[in-house]
Amino acid sequence: MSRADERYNVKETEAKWQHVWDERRCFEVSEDPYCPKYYVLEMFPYPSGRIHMGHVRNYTLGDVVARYKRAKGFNVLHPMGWDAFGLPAENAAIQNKVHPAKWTRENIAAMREQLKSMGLSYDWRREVATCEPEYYRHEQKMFLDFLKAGLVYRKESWVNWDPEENTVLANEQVIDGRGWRSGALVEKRLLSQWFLKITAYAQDLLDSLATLERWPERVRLMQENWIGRSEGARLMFDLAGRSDRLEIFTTRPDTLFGAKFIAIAANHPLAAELAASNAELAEFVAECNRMGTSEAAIETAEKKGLDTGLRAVHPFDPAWTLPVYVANFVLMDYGSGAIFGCPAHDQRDLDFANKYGLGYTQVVEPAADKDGVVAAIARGEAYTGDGTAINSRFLDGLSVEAAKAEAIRRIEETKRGERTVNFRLRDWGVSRQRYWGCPIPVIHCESCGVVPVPEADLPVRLPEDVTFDRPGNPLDHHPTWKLVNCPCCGKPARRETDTFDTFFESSWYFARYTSPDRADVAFDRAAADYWMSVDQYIGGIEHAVLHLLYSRFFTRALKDCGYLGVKEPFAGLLTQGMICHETYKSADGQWLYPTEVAPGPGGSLIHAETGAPVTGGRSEKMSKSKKNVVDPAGIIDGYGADTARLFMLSDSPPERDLDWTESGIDGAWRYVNRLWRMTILAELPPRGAAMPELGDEALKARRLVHKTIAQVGEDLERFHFNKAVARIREMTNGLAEIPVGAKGGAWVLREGLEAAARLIGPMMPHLAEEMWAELGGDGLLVEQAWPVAEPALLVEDSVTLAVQVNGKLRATIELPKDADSGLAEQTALAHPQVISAMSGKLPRKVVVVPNRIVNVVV
RNA sequence: GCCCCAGUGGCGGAAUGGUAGACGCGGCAGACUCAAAAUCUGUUGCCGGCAACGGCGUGCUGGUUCGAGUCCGGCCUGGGGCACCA
Repeated sequence: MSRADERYNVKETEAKWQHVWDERRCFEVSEDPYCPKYYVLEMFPYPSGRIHMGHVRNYTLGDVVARYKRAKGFNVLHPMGWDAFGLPAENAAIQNKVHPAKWTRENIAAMREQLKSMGLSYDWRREVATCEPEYYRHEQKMFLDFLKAGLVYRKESWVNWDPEENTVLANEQVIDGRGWRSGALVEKRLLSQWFLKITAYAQDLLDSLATLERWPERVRLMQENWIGRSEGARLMFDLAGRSDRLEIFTTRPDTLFGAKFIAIAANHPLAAELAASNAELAEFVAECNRMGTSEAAIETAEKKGLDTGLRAVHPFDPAWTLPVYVANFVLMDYGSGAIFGCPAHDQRDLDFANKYGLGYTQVVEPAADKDGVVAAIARGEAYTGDGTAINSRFLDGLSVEAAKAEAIRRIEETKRGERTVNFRLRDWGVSRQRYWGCPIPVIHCESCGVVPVPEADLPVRLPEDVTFDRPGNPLDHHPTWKLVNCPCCGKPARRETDTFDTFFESSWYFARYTSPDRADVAFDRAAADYWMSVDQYIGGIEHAVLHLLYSRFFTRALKDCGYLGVKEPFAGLLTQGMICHETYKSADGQWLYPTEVAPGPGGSLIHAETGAPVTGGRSEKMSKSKKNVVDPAGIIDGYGADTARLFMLSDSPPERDLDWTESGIDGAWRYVNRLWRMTILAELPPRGAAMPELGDEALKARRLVHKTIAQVGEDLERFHFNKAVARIREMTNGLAEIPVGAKGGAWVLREGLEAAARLIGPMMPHLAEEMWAELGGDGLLVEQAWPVAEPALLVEDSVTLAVQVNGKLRATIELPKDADSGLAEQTALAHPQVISAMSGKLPRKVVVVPNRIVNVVV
């Protein structure tokens, strides 16, 4: 068999190199003070049992960065682990009668094997699983430290309650106001829960966003909006006929004279008090409580209110009173849970006033189009812009800004309130009424109250002998687990049966990786100081706010408790897009898997087995519910990891959604084989031979090689992986075009193929290693330094300029690089096509951008 | 409802305010083959033209500029997040 007929044996080759890397411990690292460190981290997966394409993309991106940085001489930390607590394990327990621990551990084992088949450069010694006591014991300690530091408190808060299952539901388990399993109407219930004081860091979390220069702008913006700092005033309204006052928060104290009503949240204490003696109000409050706890549910619901009959006294006029409404759009969690409504200058207030006939008074007049504002308000559009105060007594004539200041001055002067800063950000409720999470290490004692578990008694382990045969929290049902003696007084007491929100585990795992074997501490301070912060964090955009904000808060809290020296966990962030695939439906409207669909006659689609017609729908995010999923295991098995990795990198930039297509994976597969064939079929001079004299063709190819080396490096630095792939393809196309027998051609081909192997190394590591060995390279490619381009080969001596007439391209001209503007103008004006395009007119102006363009304006 | 993002050939996408469509996929034509697959070569934004060439083109709409895919205003469509999915 000639070499031309040999086939690239993916399976054997990939297994071979994975084994070699493993055996030689290529990716095991430790702290090295003499080597610059680089910590690259991908968001760890939830162990669902099988990897999906999103994982393949995420981990490929991270691996390219890790391998590239390693070649650039960095000491690279690249770990992997499991975000192993969470609801799906409990759902599996209920559905399939498997214990969550068993289910999770088996899933981890299966997924670890799948990840290993991808050839990722992890230091597997550092693997962590958050469901193991060796991991979660440390966050119990953190919680106790936070408690001491005053960052933890307990308060009542609302949850979604399924009255049939007697359980708390996650927002995603509430569908159209009903429990997903029971179908029962969901209620809101108050539960006493633990909170972390993230708001204590609100200002710093906001201010520090500016230092996160290597974060996407949009993520910083989203966090800024989430934190939602607003300046305004807190002010007290007297209530007619009552001795207490009502506190409201407003950002528009300048519009106080346009106030028409007061609205309080349905779960405001005042509402509860009034409802006790008002059946209609009680019914309305109950209706609001059926609405679900998510902001989206509240905001999209029809705006409704009910007059309580109570009147509030205007702070600037004791004779002026306003009706007090309970309204479903006022949030108890924001400000003080009460607002004043100014219909003319707030859209929601106007909608509400129109609905209940409360009228409006315009108090801000814009500089222009005064009548337009009146007309707009009359047809239901509030005016929220800038202007001058009118109908506002002592504020009249002041700008919005000045009126705000003056109103606040008067409020403070009369001791009715004060200037204040309010944040939309709320404290983080960490209690979950679930089994499969980290136990909250406190004990409830009838005499001593809430008592922290003594540190010597940590970890508080989850009991394994639990049952899921009845609704509610298995921890609570456990016959003995919660029965303990109070550490203070020794009398019988009860363990906390709530567990932590799983965002707790993912808020510090990145630090645990720096010293995962330390049993006594969460992490070694010196190791954390060496490795932290994460230099490059990579994961889905869906985590832009919550996970990333919680981690930023947690890192600050850990720093203040002496665990760490940094306050930002992630110096760089790359957010990847989702993987999409075309959807398919059968004639009777059932979703079909891509594997069930085959091409039919005339470009149509048919069912692969029955031949029945199939309709193709638009490409959407891969999801089990729509069955438009492709299993990475099958792809890696059939085409190999390198092909899958190449496809993940080549078609779309990482931030954008990626369409999975059969033809795309085929294209990647062809390129893998093309590179391999080029390598084994090339007739090359020995490695290290001196460069012979090069003919024009060889020199041209060599310039291309060095230009590509330079560009691919830049592309990888900027995470433009798709462009890097395109450049490498251009280079190998160029190498293939070197004519047989070209002077010095074989030498350049060797240089080019060696460069190709190094450049694809981070992306297709197995193929690259195989090419490197075939080319007779020294040692392993993985140990080679990144190639460096020769600067002399990067400079061009002539450039092509575009010539436009009135902005339209009419010709191109070739000039020496950096030719002066006069020459460029002369050459351009002399060009026959330019002359004809000017049709005899004289140039009025000529714009010359050196080395770029000449634009003749006539 | 609120916040954020995206929209460019048949498709995925390139393009410091300066030659729109790099690279790939798909299509078409050809070479090799008994044939097919694989591979290789050429071609390929749309419209008109034998051609040279001309016109039109970056979701829609208005603006800034010598020049706009890129900047600004208004819209449309799709996507992410909205605090108990992870």
